Amino acid sequence: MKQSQIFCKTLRQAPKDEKCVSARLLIRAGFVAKLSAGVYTFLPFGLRVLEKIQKIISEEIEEINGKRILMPVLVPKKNWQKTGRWDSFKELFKVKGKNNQEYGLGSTHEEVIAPLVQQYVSSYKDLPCYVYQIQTKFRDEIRAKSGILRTREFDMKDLYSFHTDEKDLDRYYEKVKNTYFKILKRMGLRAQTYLCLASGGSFSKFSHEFQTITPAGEDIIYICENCGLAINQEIKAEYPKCPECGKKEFKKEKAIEVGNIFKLKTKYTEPFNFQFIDKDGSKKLVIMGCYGIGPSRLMGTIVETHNDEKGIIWPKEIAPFQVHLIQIENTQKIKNVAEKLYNDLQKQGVEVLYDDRDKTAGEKFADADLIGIPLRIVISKKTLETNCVEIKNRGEEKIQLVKIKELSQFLKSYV
RNA sequence: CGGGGUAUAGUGCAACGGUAGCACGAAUCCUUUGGGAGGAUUUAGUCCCAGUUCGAAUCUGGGUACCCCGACCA
Repeated sequence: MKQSQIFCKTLRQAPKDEKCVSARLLIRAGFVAKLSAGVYTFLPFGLRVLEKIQKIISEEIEEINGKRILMPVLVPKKNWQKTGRWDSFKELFKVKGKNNQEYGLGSTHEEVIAPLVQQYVSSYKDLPCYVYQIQTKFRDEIRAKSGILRTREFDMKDLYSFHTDEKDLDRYYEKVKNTYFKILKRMGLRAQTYLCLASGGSFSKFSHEFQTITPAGEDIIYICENCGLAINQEIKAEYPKCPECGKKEFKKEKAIEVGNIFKLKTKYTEPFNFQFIDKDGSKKLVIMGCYGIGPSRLMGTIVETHNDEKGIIWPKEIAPFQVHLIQIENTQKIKNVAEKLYNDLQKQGVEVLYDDRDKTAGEKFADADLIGIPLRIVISKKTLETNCVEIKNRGEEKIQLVKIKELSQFLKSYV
């Protein structure tokens, strides 16, 4: 992508009403734009990152046999009434159609998935079954905050599993737990993310959250200094000792919930009377689990944990581009070489952002640091004297010169 | 929903009740180009509605939006 052709621009200063580090950087660098509190547009860079996050999640969920679908946003009132959430779910956005038909905007999709899967599952032979979607969710948050970390409209991957018995649910639950950590690892968040015990709401004793440590977090968690299991403050009173290893030493941290997993059991299959016929011919309620992870919130969390005073430092796998190619001293000769290199790299399948703008070097470097692409390649009069380009990793000071001829080989070992 | 704060040009900041100004951005031209360049010319604004006043960005009342803290968060 040529930088001169992108319609959005970087800002030298962040809007003064954004206090949150990730929001300030994402807005300044042109990844997102605010429409209103808790409602954001994803700009070209931001969308690329979001799609990379979605892709990683999709790949890993497909690995554990999830099948992707797309459910509607408009969910009829009667579905919510069946589970009691039309009245009890305070964040539900309610809308009314022309024929006075009422809907809740999808904020979570148990009310859609349970009756949907019910249509196709009738026997133990149809189970287990794993279905997921990546969809925009709507929640009428009392208070949206912290840029894209807590919004009224956000991106969410929700996976639902259906089982004949709790043992099978437990088995899959553990699998998803591991998969979530794989996903977080690929996004550069594994080291600062803890599995955290949290309340399970009304349907099970507890659930697990995936909590990433950051000062921007809204939750307080207590991390066992011995085994690393975390406990959410909301239930800490119940656990003077670590339920995993029995030790009593905890450290208190602020964290943000990037994912969670629930054993729903029959909470949502019962209202729909979603039963299956077991081997012995008896009818039983289907056992259900649900597993959420939020791509847009992950994006904010990654920025929150990967930045310096100059800007964002994207982890490789989710950076909007792999390479930021910058030409400085905009002579025709340099432009020609840079343009050719840009085309060659793209032919090799390298994702390149090419700064072909007529700007001074300082401004281009400042923008590159702000945008945070992992690898910066500079072409200038100086580097061309030895037929080289200059290579630098974002977040490191070290600079090295590589012959243009050898660049593609160099990148193979890098990208 | 309770508490606090803010609202002036695209962004960041000024302006005693008396001609709304500065920097960055954007536009044109020239000179520049290795860490946010220089000159010349231009562009664009007082959140909304009332009130007080000869006169309101400024004072008063109401509204709205945004930010922060708390409560809330399947």
